Amino acid sequence: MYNVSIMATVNLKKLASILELSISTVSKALRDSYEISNQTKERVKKLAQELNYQPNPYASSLRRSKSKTIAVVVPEIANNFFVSAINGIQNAAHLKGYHVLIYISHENSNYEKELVNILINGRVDGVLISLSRDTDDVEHLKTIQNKGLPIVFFDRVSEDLDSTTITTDDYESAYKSTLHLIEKGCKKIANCAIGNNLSIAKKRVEGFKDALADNKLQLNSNFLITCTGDYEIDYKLIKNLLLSKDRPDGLFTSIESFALIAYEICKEINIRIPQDLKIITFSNLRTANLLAPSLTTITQPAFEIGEAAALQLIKAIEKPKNYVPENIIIKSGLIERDSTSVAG
Amino acid sequence: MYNVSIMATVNLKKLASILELSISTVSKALRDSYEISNQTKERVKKLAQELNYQPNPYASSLRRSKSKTIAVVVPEIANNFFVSAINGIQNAAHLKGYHVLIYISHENSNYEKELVNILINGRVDGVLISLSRDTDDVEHLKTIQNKGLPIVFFDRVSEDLDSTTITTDDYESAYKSTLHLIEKGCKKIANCAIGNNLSIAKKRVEGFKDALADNKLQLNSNFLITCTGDYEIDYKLIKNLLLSKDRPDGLFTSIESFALIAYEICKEINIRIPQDLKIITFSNLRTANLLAPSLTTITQPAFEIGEAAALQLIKAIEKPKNYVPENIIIKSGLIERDSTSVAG
DNA sequence: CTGAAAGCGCTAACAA
DNA sequence: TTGTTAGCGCTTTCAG
Repeated sequence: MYNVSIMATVNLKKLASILELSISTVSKALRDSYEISNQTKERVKKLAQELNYQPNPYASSLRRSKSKTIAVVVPEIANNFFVSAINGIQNAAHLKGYHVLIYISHENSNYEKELVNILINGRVDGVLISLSRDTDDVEHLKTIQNKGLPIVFFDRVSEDLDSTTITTDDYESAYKSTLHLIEKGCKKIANCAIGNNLSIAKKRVEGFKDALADNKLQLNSNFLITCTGDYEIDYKLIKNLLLSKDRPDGLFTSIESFALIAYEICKEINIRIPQDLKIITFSNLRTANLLAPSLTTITQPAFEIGEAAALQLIKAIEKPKNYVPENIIIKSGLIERDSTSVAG
Repeated sequence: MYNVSIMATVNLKKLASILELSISTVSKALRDSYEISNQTKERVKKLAQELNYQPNPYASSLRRSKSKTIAVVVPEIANNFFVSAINGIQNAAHLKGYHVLIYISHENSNYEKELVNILINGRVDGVLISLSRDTDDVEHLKTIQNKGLPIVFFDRVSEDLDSTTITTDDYESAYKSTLHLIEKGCKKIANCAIGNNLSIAKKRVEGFKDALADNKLQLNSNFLITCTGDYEIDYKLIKNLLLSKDRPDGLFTSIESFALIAYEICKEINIRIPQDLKIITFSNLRTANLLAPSLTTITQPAFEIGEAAALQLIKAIEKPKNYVPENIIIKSGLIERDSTSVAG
């Protein structure tokens, strides 16, 4: 017990002077170097424990050019997918002794670029990123790579870079979702997409279109809308869609929040789900089964995606020579609920 | 443009040698020191920009014993309150030029203690924490303070420490919630509490009890249950409660997830909400109004709480002399929806 | 097996 | 106004 208001920091120097050893011997003893006798190791470790010695991470980072820290950049956080992914990332990172810095790009690619600049100075050993909606060029990401920093993409990936990506089976899931609506009797199916630049946006739209085409259904061009992520704007876009004369009878949305907005609007203007409109969405909503009506979802393995992304990144950090970028796909599952039921 | 696969790091030394200045002059010029001529400042800044110089944060941290980084420790992340709070924290931190490390204690106080040890070695300049459910002693938190590290509590606070706390009006909100149920005609009101140690848990239970007493309602001791945070266990506890002969007609829960479990159980065993059971809960659920039935909530200003906590912490970091700990309360609002409606 | 010494990149007191 | 120097705490090479 120490009776001081602020405890002095205990560092190698202090341990060394108490033990009457040199700093380097203490350092080596703590890292279990073969050069040090067992007896000395024990003495050193005992005292370190007693004084609760914690090495200064910045001194060590500076010296070894390794920070044991990774950055996670997500476009938003009010989205259950990203929250679960962060959970998975955090889990894997902790397991491997890494620290996790969080950054939110707020779907703004300029901000994303700014963030990236903050990361290339050694603060982190690698970057996990899910791109913002409006990102279309990848120069800033190349900058990271050029600094020798590994980067792993998850969900919203870039295909213009040679690096690891972790995604779900976007094309197939979109295809399946659309097919699901068709099988439930929908003829006029609309799609709320994420944006035009992202590869997942493109894949999900392609899957949607192909499912329509394969089933000889016409695509009404007004039924393919691109949402923005801004509540007010998306609300208007979707309301517009649902108020149109030739209203859709099925809706597939690429993001949870679009489906929720659709729910709100349906409630307001008395469109019955699923009788008048069937809805399916990509979503990791915990309350999907408690909504009125319960919501049919394509659910991504968010935790697993985050975990896999972090593990890949750490592998790339620790074994840069042997590391070969991979494109990993972890499948989503369709969970059928009442929003697409046929009875009504 | 550089045609190398890995760009050499540009540091002060490099800038200095190119400009034929000393390292310290370059350093001062970049930090806009009054000692340096404008002409030199311009030259230096121009080159720094061109070469995209980013100072090494660890060298600077090591030297100044400041990392411009704060830690956030939350008990869980699958909870909209904490997600929104993190959003607020992130926002304030970015505004002030701070980085945010995230740690999840998973409601485990041993893990929490472990985390705390990681934080006292200079990695962060301060700690934001919301305690895990089972934390009952605060020795590990004192360790942080003894190192001279400021700590700010939010939501799940400790009252045994002299430090800033940001909470909502827990007692009043619990009182109001209970009163709300009473006014809607409930006679047999149950309560799912968070735990026994946390001060917010105690306050919420007190508010509940006082509201009952003030309205001459008996408290059935079986109706005061303490949930664990573990889904399986909580499910059984709540199911038990709702299956009991003398079933409650009102339920007040301190955490969103308890109310959602209750919803699931009601659906399963055909208890009608609100006819048979009225439910109100603390919650920041985005879908509260879309549930069947829509859920009456006490909604905490989560973003603001996070923001305020971060700003307080940064103030404590930057002006330690003048900083006086405060106990800040930001009020919650009761949003009445169908789960407590009287018509039925 | 242990120790001396250099240096990671930066800051700041002091000198010039 | 600019430069020299010491040193933050740690790791690592090399010498003893």
